[in-house]
Amino acid sequence: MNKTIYDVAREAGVSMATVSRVLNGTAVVKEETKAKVLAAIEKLGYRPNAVARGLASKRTKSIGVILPDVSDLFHAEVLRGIEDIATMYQYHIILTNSDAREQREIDLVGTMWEKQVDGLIFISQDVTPQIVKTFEQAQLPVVLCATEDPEGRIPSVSINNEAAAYDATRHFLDRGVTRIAFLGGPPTLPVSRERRKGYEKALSEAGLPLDETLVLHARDLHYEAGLATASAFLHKTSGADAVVAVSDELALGYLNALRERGGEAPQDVLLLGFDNTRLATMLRPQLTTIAQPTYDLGAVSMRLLTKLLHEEAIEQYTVQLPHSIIERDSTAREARA
Amino acid sequence: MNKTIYDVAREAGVSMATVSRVLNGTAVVKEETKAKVLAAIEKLGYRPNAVARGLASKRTKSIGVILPDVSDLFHAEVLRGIEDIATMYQYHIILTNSDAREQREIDLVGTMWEKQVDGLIFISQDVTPQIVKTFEQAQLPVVLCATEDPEGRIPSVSINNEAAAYDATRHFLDRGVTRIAFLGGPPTLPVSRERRKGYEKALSEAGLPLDETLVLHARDLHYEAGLATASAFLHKTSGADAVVAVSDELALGYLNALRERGGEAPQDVLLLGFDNTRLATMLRPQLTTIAQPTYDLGAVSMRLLTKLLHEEAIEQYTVQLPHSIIERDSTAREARA
DNA sequence: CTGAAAGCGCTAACAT
DNA sequence: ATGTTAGCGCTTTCAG
Repeated sequence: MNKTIYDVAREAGVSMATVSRVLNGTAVVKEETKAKVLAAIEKLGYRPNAVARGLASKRTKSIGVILPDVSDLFHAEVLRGIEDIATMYQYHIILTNSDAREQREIDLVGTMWEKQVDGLIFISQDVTPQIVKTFEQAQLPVVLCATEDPEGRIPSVSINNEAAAYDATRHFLDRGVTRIAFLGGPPTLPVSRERRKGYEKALSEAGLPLDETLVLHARDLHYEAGLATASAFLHKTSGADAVVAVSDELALGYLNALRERGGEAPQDVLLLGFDNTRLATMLRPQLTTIAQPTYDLGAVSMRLLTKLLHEEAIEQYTVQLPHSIIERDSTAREARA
Repeated sequence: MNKTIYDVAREAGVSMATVSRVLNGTAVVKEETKAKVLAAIEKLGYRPNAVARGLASKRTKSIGVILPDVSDLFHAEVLRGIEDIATMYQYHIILTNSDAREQREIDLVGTMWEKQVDGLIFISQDVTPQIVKTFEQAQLPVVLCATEDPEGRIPSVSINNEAAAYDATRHFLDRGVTRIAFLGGPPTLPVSRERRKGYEKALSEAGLPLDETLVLHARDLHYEAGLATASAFLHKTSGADAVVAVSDELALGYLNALRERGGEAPQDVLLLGFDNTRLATMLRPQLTTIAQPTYDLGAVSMRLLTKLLHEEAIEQYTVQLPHSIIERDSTAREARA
């Protein structure tokens, strides 16, 4: 059998309540008795049982994280940000993958509740009304990470996707490049839709017509999808001088499809990605990209959640982190013919 | 206040024990009363409190995962394997990053104990005696993943690193390539050491002397380290016809360093990596690599842990998964001058 | 400043 | 087949 708080109390010659007090610092304890307790704890090698503690206090010091897929580089990096701040505030992470399936996401909120997590960080490509409803029923503090609630009722930390794509497109326009292709994800996906909106806005502001033949949609944001889509439809965009891809992986897929036909960037087309994943610097040419503060997205989400949990004052329930454009070789114009 | 098992019992007109029974299937319950209970649960929207359950049953259905860094592609993929199997067996994952620091690893085992996890999956570059001792004191079922206990006392799932590097080296030797460089990680790191052993063994079997000038050590297994080391010492290995790098990222680092001097693979050197990360197919040239069954490493570890937890029969406490060599363009000899 | 006692919500004997 | 009754190990009033 394992040591309990009773054993410590007996060993120290005090009551269990006192032990609890020195453990939690919930009340002042005389230095002398505190020392006795600490000694007893040390001697017995006692460690408090967090489960019992959770039951009695109704706070488990654990928070749930629901995300589509940890093995996705972007999510893994966000998660690292979450975890670091969680550790800092003494919270533990209970992690689950949703595979971006709505029903599973909803079910997971339920099992997270069963686990009595103190709060939830939710990462999804699409925060549907169903899901929002689930959050409200669950009565759990939730922070959306890298997404927003369209209705704005759930606290969130994200970037302004429309503005980011706008900036990306403007980057080319400002340099006199006007035939700009867009490689997006599924048209229904909010991120993809917002970015397309930014792309279109920049074009129309510049007085350019939207040329549908320059718009491609991959089935998701991964490399394989980018390669497949670009391979199949490269001819559509053959007139393009530049490509805005909504993820670094998609950009690379486009590039490799181009290479299959003997093309190269930036010589044949200027190429810009999204996310500034490690990939961007590992490639040759290095990839110009819109940097999302990936790690910070997670870190700030977790920080916001701690504020929610500790009822600290909160200025902003919906925070948008700044993005930036990082210029690298894939858009180096000097290299162009 | 939230619904408890009492509320359900009252609503259904039975005792709480009966509710518990239909919830857990721990005893036969008459169909009729079972239906009443289920109806009551449904009506009240009752969900069992996993914390209370954990305290009473002394099993939390959660397992701890300690790994160096989730944002590392390899670990993230292993983790996904763990998580999938965990979900299948209804376990939850409590995740923590150790940053490969021994003291932190040891501390984390302690906090995992506090959380009353049913078991632990431990991923580390170096399973020191200190850590093994910690496991034994903690009395926790542990499975080492992607590493082994040198003493063989802790169950583990890994690959045979020495054999893998041996095969990689032989791959070149069998094709008449004899000047083979080795790009390893820190010499003290077990993985790196074992792989070097395999490299040396293949050479000596072939009657070739070990040429120290062909051996490079990066400070870790990441791209940046590979680039830095290769940039600084490329001249040392300039006579090499082939390079065995102990990770895909390291291989890419070498390649990009080579490119800085106008070189390219496979034209100037045949290049082989390790791990078969997604990177390998995303690059051009695509990278020949030793495939570790990354996902399976996690999945099999978790499966082994469930066997430990459920006291199922176990044939093998120390399993080695098969590796394989995947030939791609980076070692295509036809392309060589 | 410290102790006694009542739960937290559930499982698991032990009865019936 | 179902009910009764102790706890699980801790936090948290409430007294003193």
